[in-house]
Amino acid sequence: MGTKQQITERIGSLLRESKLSVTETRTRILELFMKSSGALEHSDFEKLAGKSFDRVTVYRTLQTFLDKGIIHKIPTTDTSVRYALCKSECSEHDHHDHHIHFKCEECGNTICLEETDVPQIHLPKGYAAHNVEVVVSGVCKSCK
Amino acid sequence: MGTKQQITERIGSLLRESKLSVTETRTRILELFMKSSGALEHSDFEKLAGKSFDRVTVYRTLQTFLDKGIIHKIPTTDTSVRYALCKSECSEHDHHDHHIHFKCEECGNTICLEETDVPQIHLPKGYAAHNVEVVVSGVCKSCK
DNA sequence: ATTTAATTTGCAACATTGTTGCAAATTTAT
DNA sequence: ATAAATTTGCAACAATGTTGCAAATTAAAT
Repeated sequence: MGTKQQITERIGSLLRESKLSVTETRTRILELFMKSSGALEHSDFEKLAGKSFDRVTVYRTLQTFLDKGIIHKIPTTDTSVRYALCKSECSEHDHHDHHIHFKCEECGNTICLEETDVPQIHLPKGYAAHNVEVVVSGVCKSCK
Repeated sequence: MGTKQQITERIGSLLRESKLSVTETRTRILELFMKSSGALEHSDFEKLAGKSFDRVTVYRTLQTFLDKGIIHKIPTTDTSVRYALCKSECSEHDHHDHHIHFKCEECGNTICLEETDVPQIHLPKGYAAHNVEVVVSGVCKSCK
């Protein structure tokens, strides 16, 4: 994971690559993503940071990160949306998850299973698939 | 699909089987589900009905239907949640979708593809799967 | 068919979540 | 160091979801 200094460096490059100003809020939100083991909900950001962020800024920051392909959304059956960092293969105009998501019913954590490919789905005739979202729920490694 | 009379009959039985009172609101919400080709969002109910429902009643009615296994939720990456009727194999205590969902990017409609089975997912060691949600997005039959 | 008991509904009030405009502050470019 | 561009925080608002409670409706009992 690297020292705090190194992480800050990496975040800086990431933001500059995406042609975004390097601001404190953006840096701290990306830090939270990197520190966290799983996906984050919107409400997490207002809590997780020592000093709390402005709600509006968080909304705008997450939207910006989505636009730039830095993070992706994970669908849920409740009202919340969860966000996780994208791997390097994502970019502003080519933004696909090639992995599935796992939600643990015990700890509530949602994680990206990078090693697990999205399955091929054979749709009925006449349907064209652009994207496949898979969310598995169950019990995770740590909760077993 | 049957006459309006027959539908009302069927809805009555469905409610009684689930040990729910047969009320006007419940009947009309189930009618909307039966008439509709796809999944419904919460906001649809307040619009779709000629005379509008009370918001609170809709929330409570949908929750009741979920509890009884009459409808199921479909996950989305936006804040909304969509609901669709369950087939007969669902019940109060055994409530699984054995099908996948398709969201059309053109018409915005979400439908259940009953014929298309949920794929087997091979999780990494240590993970136990209880449920698998698959939502495919793309272009549907009618919009092609 | 009435009456009673249980359930459901609608309203008010509130809590949470998400959005927009704009001035002040910060960051980047010169 | 200064100017230009971007980002932030605040206020105000809109939309969405929740809770308690009295009135209305439905189901059950006589």
